[in-house]
Order: sequence, then C-alpha cells, then structure tokens
Amino acid sequence: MDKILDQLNPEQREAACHIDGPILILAGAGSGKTKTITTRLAYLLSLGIDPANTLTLTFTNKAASEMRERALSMIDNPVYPPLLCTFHKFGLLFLKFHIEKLGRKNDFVVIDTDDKKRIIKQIDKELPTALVASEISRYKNSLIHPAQAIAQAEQPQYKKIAAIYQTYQEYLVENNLVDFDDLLMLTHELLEMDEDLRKSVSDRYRYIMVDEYQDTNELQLQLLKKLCDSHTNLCVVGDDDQSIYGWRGANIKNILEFPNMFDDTKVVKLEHNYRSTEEILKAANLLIQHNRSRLGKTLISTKGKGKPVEIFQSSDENEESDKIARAIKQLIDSGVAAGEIAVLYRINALSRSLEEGLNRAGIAYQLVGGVRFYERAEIKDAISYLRIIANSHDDFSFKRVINRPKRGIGKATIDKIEKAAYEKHLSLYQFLSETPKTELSKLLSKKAYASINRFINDLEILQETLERSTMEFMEMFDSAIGLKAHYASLPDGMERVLNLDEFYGLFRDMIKKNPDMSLDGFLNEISLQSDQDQIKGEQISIMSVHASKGLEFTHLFVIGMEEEFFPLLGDGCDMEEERRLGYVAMTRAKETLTLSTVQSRFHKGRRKQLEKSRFLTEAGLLQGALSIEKSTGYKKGDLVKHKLFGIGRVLEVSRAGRDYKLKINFGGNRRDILSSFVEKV
DNA sequence: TGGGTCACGGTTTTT
DNA sequence: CCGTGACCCA
Repeated sequence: MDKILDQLNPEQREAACHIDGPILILAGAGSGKTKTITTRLAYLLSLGIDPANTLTLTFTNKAASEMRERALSMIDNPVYPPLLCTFHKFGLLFLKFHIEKLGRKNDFVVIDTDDKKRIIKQIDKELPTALVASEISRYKNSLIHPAQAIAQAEQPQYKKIAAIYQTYQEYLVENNLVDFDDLLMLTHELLEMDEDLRKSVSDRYRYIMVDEYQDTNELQLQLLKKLCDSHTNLCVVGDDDQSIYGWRGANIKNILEFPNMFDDTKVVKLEHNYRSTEEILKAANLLIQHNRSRLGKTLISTKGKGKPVEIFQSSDENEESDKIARAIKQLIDSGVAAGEIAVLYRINALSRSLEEGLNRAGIAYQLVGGVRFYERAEIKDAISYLRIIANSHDDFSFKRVINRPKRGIGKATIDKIEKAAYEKHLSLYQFLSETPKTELSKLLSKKAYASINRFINDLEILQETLERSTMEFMEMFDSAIGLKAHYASLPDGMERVLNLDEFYGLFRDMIKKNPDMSLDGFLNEISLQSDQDQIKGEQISIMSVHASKGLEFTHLFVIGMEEEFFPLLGDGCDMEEERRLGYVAMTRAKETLTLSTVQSRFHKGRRKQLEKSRFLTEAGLLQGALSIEKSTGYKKGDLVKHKLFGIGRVLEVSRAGRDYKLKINFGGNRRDILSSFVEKV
C-alpha cells in the first residue's frame, strides 16, 4: 500500500491520502497532477474500497484513457475497472438506464454540433446558426427550459432565439435525438426530480473525483452537487491559472469559490514544477501575477536555472517564420528529436505564414487540431448510413445521405417525400419502403422514382445482411452504397477515400474485438469519441495555445506576441483569460522558450502595424514602462460595474500598491475603488 | 437539379 | 486574403 504512495512528494501525498470530505487540489502546471489523482484512485482501491463506489470524471476521452491506464497499472489485482470517463459519457450511460423515466425511449441517438446546426438551420435561416447554437447551449447549461427562455426573453432577437430553442427541443424529442448538452441536462433533470434515484446514485458513487475542475460550467457543478447528495466526498483537481475556456461556458468561479461552496474543504497546493527550468517559470510566474482573480500560487522549479527566455523580433511574419525555421533546423542538426519541438500561436490564422516558412526551409511538421476525424464529411456520411440501417426512424441521417452519392434527388423531391411521409405519420425511410410502388411512382418523377427505388433496395439488402452477419455486412457496405467511389471522383478525394478506409478498418476491428457488439453499440461507442489525435513523435508540432493544454515540449516557440494577436483584443476580451493563455503557453516549455514578435503582420487582407505584446513586459522579458491603462485593462471613459454602487464611468486610473485605483463616477457620486472590485460592462 | 459566381465576414474547441 | 453560403441561370 505504501509502495503506491512512495512516488509522491509530501503535498501530493497529502492530497492523495485525503479520503473523506471535499478537497480542492490546486495543481500548478507540470506539478504531477495526473500522477497525484491516479495514485489517489489506486490508493482508495488498495484500501479495499469497492471500485463500483468510485467515479472519476474528465473532460476528454484522452485524459480518461490515460488516467485509467496509469491507475490500473498501480494496482496488483485490478478487480474490475472503476468508472472513469468523461462527463458526457457518464451522462450517456446514465440516460441509457434512466431516460425512460422522462417518457423517452433509450434507443436515442447522440447528435454532434454539426448535426445541431443543421437542425437549427432547418428551423430558421435568418439568424446566424452559430449564434443560435451557442445560445441554446447557454440555456441548457444554465438549466433554462424553452418555456422559461421564452418567458424571460426581452429583446426581439432573444425572443426569436428562445422560440427556435423550443422548436429545436421538440424536434429532438420527436426524433429521439440527444445533443451533447442534453447528456448532462437530462441527467441532472432526472436526479433532481426523482429523490430515490438521486439517493441511490449518490450512495453508489461515494468517492467522486473531477479532473480539470477549472473547466466545469454551471450545469456540471449542479450535476456534481446532485451526485454528492448523500455525502461530500468530492475531490476536485485543477488550476485556476489555466482556466482558458470561459468563452465556452466554463465558470472560473467554480474553482475560485469551491472552498466556500462546500463546507470544510481541504485545500492542497501542488507548486513544485517538474517540467520547466527556473528561467521559464520565473517569466510565467511574473506574468500570471498580474491577474487579480486567482487563488494564488507560485511555481517552484526543480530543474535548475536553464537558459534565459529568448525574444525574436522581426519586421514581418515572413522574417519571423524564417527565423523560427532556422532555429528549428539548428536544433535538429544538433541532434534534438523533432517531436521535442513545437510552435504555438493564439489564433489559427497565424499558422499560414508559419507553415510557409517551414515549407521554405524543408522542415516537416504536423498541424495539431483542425478538422477532426469523426467530423469529416465523408465519415459523417458513412455514419449516417449506419444510423439509418440501425434505426429506420432517423430522418435526419436519411436526409443527409439521400443524395450522397448524387442520385439526382434535390430539394424539390425531398420536400415532396417529406410532406407525404408526414401525412402518413411515417419516417422517410419507412414511407419509401412501405408505400406501394404504384403510389410512389405517381408521387415522384420517373427519374427520381427509379433512383429512390434503387436506394431503398440497397438499404434493405444491407439490413438483411446485417441480420445474418455484421462482418459480412461490413464487407459489402461501401460497394453497395458507393461512398468511396463517389469521393474518389472528387478533386480532393484521395484523402477522403483513405479516411473512409480507416473508418471501415476501425469498425471491423471493433467487431473482431467484440463479436457481440451490435451496430447500435458501435454507433454509441463512437458518438462521444473524437480521434485520439495522437501526436506522431517524429515531426515538429504546430498548434494553437488551446490545443497545447496538457502537453509539454523541450523546445518551444510562441509566435504572434503582439497586442491584438496575443492578447487577442476585441469585444468581449477577457484580459485575465488572455493572460492565463499566455501562462499556459509558456509553461508548456521544458528547456528553452522563445517568444516571437513582429512589427507588422498581414491579416484579413491587409497589413497592420503592431505593438509588442504587453505580456512580454509583464513577464519581465522586455524593459519599458507600460502605461498603467494598458496593464489594468481600464482606461478613462470605460463603463464599469460595482456590486453595490452599480454602473459608473472611469475618470482616472492610478497605482495603489500591487493593485490599481480607479476614480469612478457613479451617477454623480465620485468614488475611489480598487480595480479588482469592479468589472467591465 | 446542380454548377457557377459574388458578397461577406473572419478567436480560441470538447463532448 | 480565402473560405463559406446564398442566389441565379442553364
């Protein structure tokens, strides 16, 4: 038992050994966070706690599988695996068992963001789909039902969005679809309305752990509270300084106020950093100290002084990328493995000039992020076919693929079929396969009729084959549909064909490993899976700062260190979150860190003169008095909001020790207020 | 039905 | 500048 804990430092051990009651583990970058919580899980099990009584929640599948592997390798006799999965996977499992209590069937289909947008577009074409989609997410994540949304909407635009939300939700229920937010929202709903269920679920999961707690949103917090109904054994791990998902609903208050929300919370800080040199940590620490909303932590290096952080200054983006390419070449020539090198940027648009520079220098690289495997059009087509075959009610998938490959069926024909099917209360597929041929041929044009007949026929043959043998079904699937052939004929088709092959390969693998798995099972399995886009070690990586979270590189470059790009300014800019992003970027580096800044950059069709990023000065890397206004983010004339005094206008900004003082005019009343007590409006 | 052209707008991303 | 989506015509 002690062997398990031997590997930990005193703070890590203190955190891992805490069993009962709430605990917040504040784990700084590179402080051995995963090691600590996987050890804690292994420790709990080594004490004889039933794995079935534990629940460990993460945000990504990657984190879940990594933790599972590490925890299980520490226990001698893994009895059966403890539940360790993403929040959404937990919701999915839960709903499979309990959604019937909400009057819905458990053969629901999980739709992704892309599907969601398509449905929204069907309902409304006026408002931007992306906006509506994110507002619906906001509603769901704040536990607001369509009726409430409609009742509280004031502006005409929001009235419209709330109405779309209602129609959207009705559409989901009618077609038995569930979106990502529903996986959590419906789970919460069930736990809220059914006291017995809540009690039994909470009794079962007596030891709950949450990874990356700084990224939780309101809904996730509420869900956790329900899961902790009959106990308070909640162990959350995170780093408030690495909260970089505020824009998608993560609420940093969840971690900042955790000790106030749960009584008798134990707080453990992990501040020993096992990743970066002193020079790198010094800069990162200085930078993050400029933030006010934080619990406060200073990383301590265990790796020695190291090389100073280097600054590259160039006139434009071409010079910048050439400099970086040259530096990378030197590293590689001196024997550094390419996988140890990465370049980060704040926005994806900056990858272009960088890629050009790397290409000029003949350096192979891989771009991490971008379009994910399961979101590629060709893969979603194949999945849609599988969904129709598994579930003949899935009109949504049906419409996606009815004309892919091209069958000469356009909007007009689809409208006709939809209308007729609607009148008979049948799904599209049912309607087309059950309606007598004579009747169908009257409804449709000759060409469309013949084409649809063939289509339905192919699907029926596939369905019959599936009943006999999944393997046989898979063998004939593509040739029956003609997806590969379709994509092969397109100009950029080669890669898409390869992707389809990979997908079919995945499917076959899954069947071989799990001969009993049904098509339904397979579809469920992949609905929450993003490709584990593993980084191939033999190339240098380039990616956004967001994509780099959780990774580390021996030699790291960050480009675009200019005001406007990093920090990325614009409306709704949260300077503290930008600073946390800067902190995340810097703390990815192990041995050398190079920050690059240019005088001008070509962006959105024009060249712009730029100033050096304030983060360079804040991190103590560049001299130069920064104007007070810039470092606070407040300037004369800004509107700010105070808890008690309400909205006021800034008249003057001045320094007050480590904080800043604002002279504010609150409706005629002038007051001096410390800047951390107001927020921008 | 589907290919072609033009206007517009443009952070960060996981499930 | 470059990709997407709406709209128009064959």
